[in-house]
Amino acid sequence: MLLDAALRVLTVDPDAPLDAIAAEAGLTRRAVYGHFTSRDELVEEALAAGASRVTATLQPVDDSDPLLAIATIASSLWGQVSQVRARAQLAVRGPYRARIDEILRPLRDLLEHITHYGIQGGTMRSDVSAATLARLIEGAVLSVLDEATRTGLDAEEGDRLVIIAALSTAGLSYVDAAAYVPRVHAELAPAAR
Amino acid sequence: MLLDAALRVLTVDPDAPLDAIAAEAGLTRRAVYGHFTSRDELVEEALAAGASRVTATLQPVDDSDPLLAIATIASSLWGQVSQVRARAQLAVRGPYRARIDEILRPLRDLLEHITHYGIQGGTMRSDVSAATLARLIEGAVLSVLDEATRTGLDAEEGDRLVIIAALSTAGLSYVDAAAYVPRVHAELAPAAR
DNA sequence: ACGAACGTGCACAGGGTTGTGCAAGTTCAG
DNA sequence: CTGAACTTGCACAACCCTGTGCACGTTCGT
Repeated sequence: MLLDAALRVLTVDPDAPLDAIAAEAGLTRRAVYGHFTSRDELVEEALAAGASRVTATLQPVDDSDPLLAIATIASSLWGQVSQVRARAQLAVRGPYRARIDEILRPLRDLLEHITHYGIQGGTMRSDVSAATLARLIEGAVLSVLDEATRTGLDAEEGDRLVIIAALSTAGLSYVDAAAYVPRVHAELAPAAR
Repeated sequence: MLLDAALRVLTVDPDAPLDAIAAEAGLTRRAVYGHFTSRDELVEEALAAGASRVTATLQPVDDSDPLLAIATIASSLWGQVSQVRARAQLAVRGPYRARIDEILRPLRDLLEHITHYGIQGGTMRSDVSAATLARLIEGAVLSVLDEATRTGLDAEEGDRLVIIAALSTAGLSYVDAAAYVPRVHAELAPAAR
């Protein structure tokens, strides 16, 4: 699909020429204009499509255990590497910054909501505001996704690293963070029953 | 200076037109070609200059305490935000990736060397290789630098967050990581005697 | 077999950027 | 004052990318 191809290419080169995107989709540049009126429109829709896919994955999170919730979100993101990374890449570029921040907002809201509870509960670090912690976790997760895709980790290991990165940033030691890995899987598995 | 102006502008927009860089330096685009034969050359030299400045700062690190060494490096990086971030930004762009990786190598080598000792000593997480841990720490630090410069944190707070991010990624809990903040300052202060 | 939908190939204008040439102005040391 | 170094302003060719037009295939369902 064209939108998928766009995300795939934009992840590597945020402002790849339309030729490259079209080629990735097995089309000609000219053919793309049969579906989208402009390059910008294509990019916007690709981002929007990816975003809704990601947020859909993030819906079923249990707020009662903030740390488990964070770990679950992180794990979910791992399953959406391409979308998330494409977004992060584009966020670097000037023109899209505003648009991207808006797209990432659902994720961030979720994190902020959760960290708010967590900080009050005293389970995680309390030296920064919920908003800041949310951003730090987001950054940590993204950089792990980056590293993972660059070196081609296998799925299980990437998942594990992402979870640990999120919980480490939240203030847990490695040992405590690692303990959440199986718990996340236990949490996610029953969803398929 | 032109090189500084270049880094300053490139941090915001990795492929800003030469006009913008020249203007930042108080010059005309035409005047730049009196000092550099091409835009690429200017960028390369700006990166090289920034890199040597950064690595120079990182020299006096004590290997005996790996965690303290990591914290010290992280703290030093905080003092070089613009150079480091400009490099991270450009790393996203295709053409420069190879060049950038080369420039960041000194930093990474230092981290790998240290993390290698640390992992053997059992003080920090041992679930990943030294090389991977080095990259993870690098990523965590960069994302904090990003967040810090974006929201305009004051120097002290930024320094603190960077140190904690590095040590958290290394496997320490927030409480343990925070304990290193004053130690780093004690380590760096005598250097000015 | 027919038409509609979709894709290709080519050509073209327009905008932005780079690198260069050249004439003229400013600054500053000797 | 004079010359060298540096800068400006303008003009220009070359390049890349976008968006559009048009003629021509190819592949369907009907």
